[in-house]
Amino acid sequence: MPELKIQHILTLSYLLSKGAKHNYVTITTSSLGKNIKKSQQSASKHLLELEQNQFIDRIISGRNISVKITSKGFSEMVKLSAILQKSLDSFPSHIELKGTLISGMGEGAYYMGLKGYTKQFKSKIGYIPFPGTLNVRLDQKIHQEAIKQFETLDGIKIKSFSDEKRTYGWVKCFPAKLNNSINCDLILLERTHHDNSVIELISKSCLRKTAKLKDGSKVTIKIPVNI
Amino acid sequence: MPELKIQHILTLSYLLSKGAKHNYVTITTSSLGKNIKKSQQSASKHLLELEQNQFIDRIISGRNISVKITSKGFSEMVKLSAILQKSLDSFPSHIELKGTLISGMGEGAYYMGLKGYTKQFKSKIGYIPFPGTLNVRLDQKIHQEAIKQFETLDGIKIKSFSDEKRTYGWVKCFPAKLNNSINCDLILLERTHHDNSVIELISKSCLRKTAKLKDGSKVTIKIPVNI
DNA sequence: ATTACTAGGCTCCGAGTAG
DNA sequence: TCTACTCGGAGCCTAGTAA
Repeated sequence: MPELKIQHILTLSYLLSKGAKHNYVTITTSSLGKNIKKSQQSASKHLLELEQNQFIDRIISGRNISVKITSKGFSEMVKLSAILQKSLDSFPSHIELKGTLISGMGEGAYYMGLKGYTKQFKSKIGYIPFPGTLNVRLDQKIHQEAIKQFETLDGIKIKSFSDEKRTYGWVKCFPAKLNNSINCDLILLERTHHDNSVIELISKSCLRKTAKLKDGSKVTIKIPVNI
Repeated sequence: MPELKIQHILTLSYLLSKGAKHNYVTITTSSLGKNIKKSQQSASKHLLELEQNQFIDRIISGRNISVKITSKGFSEMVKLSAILQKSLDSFPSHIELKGTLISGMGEGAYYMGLKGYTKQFKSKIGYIPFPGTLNVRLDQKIHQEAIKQFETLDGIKIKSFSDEKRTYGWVKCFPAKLNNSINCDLILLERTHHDNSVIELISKSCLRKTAKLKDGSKVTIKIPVNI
């Protein structure tokens, strides 16, 4: 059975948009060529081939050529469109990171415990984080690269604030799942002290205990992405 | 600006289905080749070209190759899918016929006036047709061909019936618009006395009068098609 | 003005193969 | 195993041109 050639997609698409599903539409090969950004000669060949493979019906009367898409041609287009559509819709809507638990400096714990942050955490993510963040080192390059996406994503924004001494930067939170089971939040700091290879997680309770983790444990983090 | 090559559609589609929108996915060129029905070599080339044109990001570590679709690549796919989708959805959902009014033999009027038919007309299309059908000759081949589609379409079915003499065949009705304004019905007879070049219309009132037509008048008939 | 043939070039593919 | 190079052949495109 003759398959629909990939280079004929645009031709069929154009014919379809001209109403060639139900009616014979009259066109010239040069206008078709313009529309599919090919030469008149190519357009002519396309029509000949499409007819040969029974994707279109062609009627020639005098200098006019009229074309109608067959049900076979139409269903091929539907099939193709469905494949595309599906691949666009059905990608997993989460980002997956893998890494190794490492011990932080305790800095995270200090900052996240500040009143200026905790008040916002309570109202915006619904809990006051357990004092102490979970640091995860992303071992593979692919995960270090993946984390970069969050810079452009919005998440839940914890605003910066100041006390008499200094200003504390904003924090972005992304609800996440640790090891496919435990709810937590990935946090991105405006002023971070480490590069893309380490991420920080916060949670209501002590993650090290609830997830039974210790330094060196391998962990998986999934963060849903609202497209 | 480098355009997305048409032959790369399937590759991108496959990567997308593997989740390469948000995450770097690790693949081999031979598995990709299998999936897009090309050779390993072609798959390799595809990835190289896609990377060159910034439709994907590629990370190579050791023998593994990880791939992620860029926002540019993604939007190209969305664009393409939208074009296809639109051309599939937006075709005019009616069949248009043009022809010339001719005088019938009066046969239509006789048959359609039979009780066995009129009773069904009343209940199924809501009126008893004016006695006398309007015959239209389809002058162009494209319209003669277009009419063939109705053989496979359902329409409103008027059943066959018998009296003591003979059996009268079924009739299919398709609601139509004459000259873009007057409601009527296209009828297709099981046993017709003419070929594809002539169609018959029925209406509540006398079409010749309401549409101010005489033999030789050019008419346009539009029949909606429920896809 | 058309459509569509031929000729030639350019692209794309895959077999062979190196690393 | 893997990626990706070269290269020959097949297929696609366009310029020129006939009808």
